[in-house]
This record gives sequence, C-alpha cells and structure tokens, in this order.
Amino acid sequence: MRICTWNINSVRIRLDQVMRLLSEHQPDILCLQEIKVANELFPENLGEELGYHHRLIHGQKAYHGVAILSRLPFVKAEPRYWCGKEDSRHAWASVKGADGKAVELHNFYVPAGGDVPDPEANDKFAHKLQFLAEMAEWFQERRKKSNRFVLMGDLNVAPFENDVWSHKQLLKVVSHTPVEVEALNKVYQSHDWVDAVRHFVPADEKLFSWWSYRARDWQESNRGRRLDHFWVTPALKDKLAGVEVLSDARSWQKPSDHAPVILDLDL
DNA sequence: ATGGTTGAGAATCAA
Repeated sequence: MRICTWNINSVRIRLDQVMRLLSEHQPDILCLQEIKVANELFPENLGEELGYHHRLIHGQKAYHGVAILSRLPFVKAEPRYWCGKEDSRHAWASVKGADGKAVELHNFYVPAGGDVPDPEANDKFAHKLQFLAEMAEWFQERRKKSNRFVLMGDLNVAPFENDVWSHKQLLKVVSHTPVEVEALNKVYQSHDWVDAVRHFVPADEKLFSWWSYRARDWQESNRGRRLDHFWVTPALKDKLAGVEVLSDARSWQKPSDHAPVILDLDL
C-alpha cells in the first residue's frame, strides 16, 4: 500500500501537479492539506481517469481544507472538526489491506500558529497548542477501537534538531519551539506512535519537507523544515517498507511550498 | 531586527 501526504497550498491552481504526482508515483491514497476550496468547488473529476474513484473532501472557502483521494474503497470515512471551530483540518478513512484487515488513515492539517510563540499574546499559537492537546486526548480514546492507524499530514511542528536547518536559530521560531515539541510529543505518546520517516532516515541526518517561498533560491539556501509527517501504530511497524520526500516537486512550475511525502506499507 | 513570496478573493488575512 502506497500512501502520499501533501500540503498542496490550493488544489485548484495545482491540478497539473496533482496529476503528475498521481501518474508518476502511483499512490493508492493521496491525502491533501490546504486545498483552500469549498466542497462544492473542488475539481470534480480530479484523478478519476487515473482510477481515484473514492474521495472524501473536507473543504472550506479560502482557508485550510483537507481531502483524501483513493483507488481503494473506503470501509468508512469521516470529516472532523476540532477545538469547537469550523476549520476543516482533519479527515480520516479506513481501507482494507491485502490481509483483509482495515487500516485507519488520519489526514491532519495542524494550525500553523502565527508568528509569536506565546499563547497569552497570540490566539493562533494558543489554538495550535489546544489543537495538539485535543489530538492527544482523542487518540487516547480512539486507540481502543483499533491498533492499525496511520497519522499523516502537515503537523506544522519540526520536532527534532535535524528537522530544521538550524536548531539554534529556530528555537524561538514557531514550528520548533520547545512548548510545541512538547505538545506534539504528547500526541506521539497517545498511541505509542512510530515516526515512520525517521524509522528510515537517521536522526543525525537533516531532512526537510517544507521550504519558504521567501528564499531567492530554496535549494541553495536550503533553510527547510520537516513539517510533514507519517506516523504509524506499533502493529504496523513491521509493515513499514519505505519512505520518500519528493523534494523535486518543490522545483516544479508554480510549486507548493511543501513537498509530497510517500510511505510504502507491506499491506 | 527585518524583509523576503504565495494564495484566496477582493481588503486584507494567513502562511
């Protein structure tokens, strides 16, 4: 089973990129974040001719929005809201593996959190911390239902030193502050998650999935961060078959600022 | 410390 997560930063202006990704990499399931479109305006036939007949669109006008496109039928699928807001930041679907057992795929777009890393001074940062706290709580309950989960998406936190271009220079920059990393760790502990990407890429190796639009040359400056993640529950750990950050996509025409990430499972 | 760019959708807001 091949799964891909990608913060597309508007699906409508990047239809070609989505098609290119689907045809070149053939994921069974594509989870998108920041589609920035209301459900009724989501491109109707996106991926249909390539076999992606199953979809869950959880859109929103102008902001946020997540979607799941799949070649595999859904056993169940559900959009969810968090923190009492009507932000579309989470959708999940379960699909059957080759072993006939279901896997629950959770697609998240965690709030970015604004510029000031202080929940007292910045409501967006407070919301981010609350969102992560709710995620941890929710998965504590959810784990009672199944032990085969994949959690993926733009979690907007780069937890490890080598998940950012400069640990020292980013300690006070939203996405890499200790308080966010701590909040993310609480989620990580909520279902004994395994970081599927770091399972394959050693902790001392720098790895990024996002590069700002503001650099003159993103590759040359390479001031990236690893904001996009794949986690799996322990029952899937021995099914992990490989990961890849498709950083080439950051150089495509009119790129998203995030690269797609691919996970292969022996399922 | 600052400014740099992109997208939605119509003036900013968010990232």
